[in-house]
Amino acid sequence: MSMQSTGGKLRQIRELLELPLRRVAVMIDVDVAVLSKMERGERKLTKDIVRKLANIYNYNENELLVLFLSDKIIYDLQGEELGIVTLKVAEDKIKLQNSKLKK
Amino acid sequence: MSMQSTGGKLRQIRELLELPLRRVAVMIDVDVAVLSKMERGERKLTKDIVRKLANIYNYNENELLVLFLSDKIIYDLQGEELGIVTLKVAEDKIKLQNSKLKK
DNA sequence: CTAATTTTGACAATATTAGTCAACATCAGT
DNA sequence: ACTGATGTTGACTAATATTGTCAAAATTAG
Repeated sequence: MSMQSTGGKLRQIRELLELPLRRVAVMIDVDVAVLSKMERGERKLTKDIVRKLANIYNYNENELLVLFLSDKIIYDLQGEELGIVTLKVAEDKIKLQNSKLKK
Repeated sequence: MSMQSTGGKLRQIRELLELPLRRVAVMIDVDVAVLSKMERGERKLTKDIVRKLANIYNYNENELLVLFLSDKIIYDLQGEELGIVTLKVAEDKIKLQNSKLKK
């Protein structure tokens, strides 16, 4: 189970800012143990938490969200031969959706 | 909740072959009610079931799997502004993974 | 050494998903 | 309209998975 890159990135950022896990955990109202696991990919991050952390760290929110979302996708496709093709098809579907929404 | 396109496709194929839901359900050892819901996107399909159906219908398995997997991805990204960008990032990650595996 | 921080594992509480069933609805053929 | 086959719906239970909480152990910094 994963969320590797996002968790790692979040840890990296936090350490750069020299903020203790303990303190950040309090700020976002999450148990320290859980945040620790999230940073190491042992528990799943949530969109909400990624957002909050982006704000606290004053870090580009969209960049982190994209990282987070792409982790989820990788997870769905883990070890799947058809990964790349699937992404193309998904892209087409989304583009189709979007064009319909604009009407 | 979703899995729209895959379920619909499966129904379409089944109807073309004029196979009753009831019979197919027995073949793949799933309750009729559940299969009915899966075809209409009320319950989630599983990879395993998609495979089995592809075989029973003698239909291209990969095509159906890609449809199924892309539905899952769309679900993760539902209504997400960052959808397309996310897919690009996911694609890069997968390609990176693949190139590492080959070493 | 000791104080702060982080990690680990266990556990209960919740939530999500899957399986089962019976009643109901639809439809075709007669 | 009646019958039988098919498909749908909703309710309920069982099985899994996720989340929250905590305390003890491990690690790190000073």
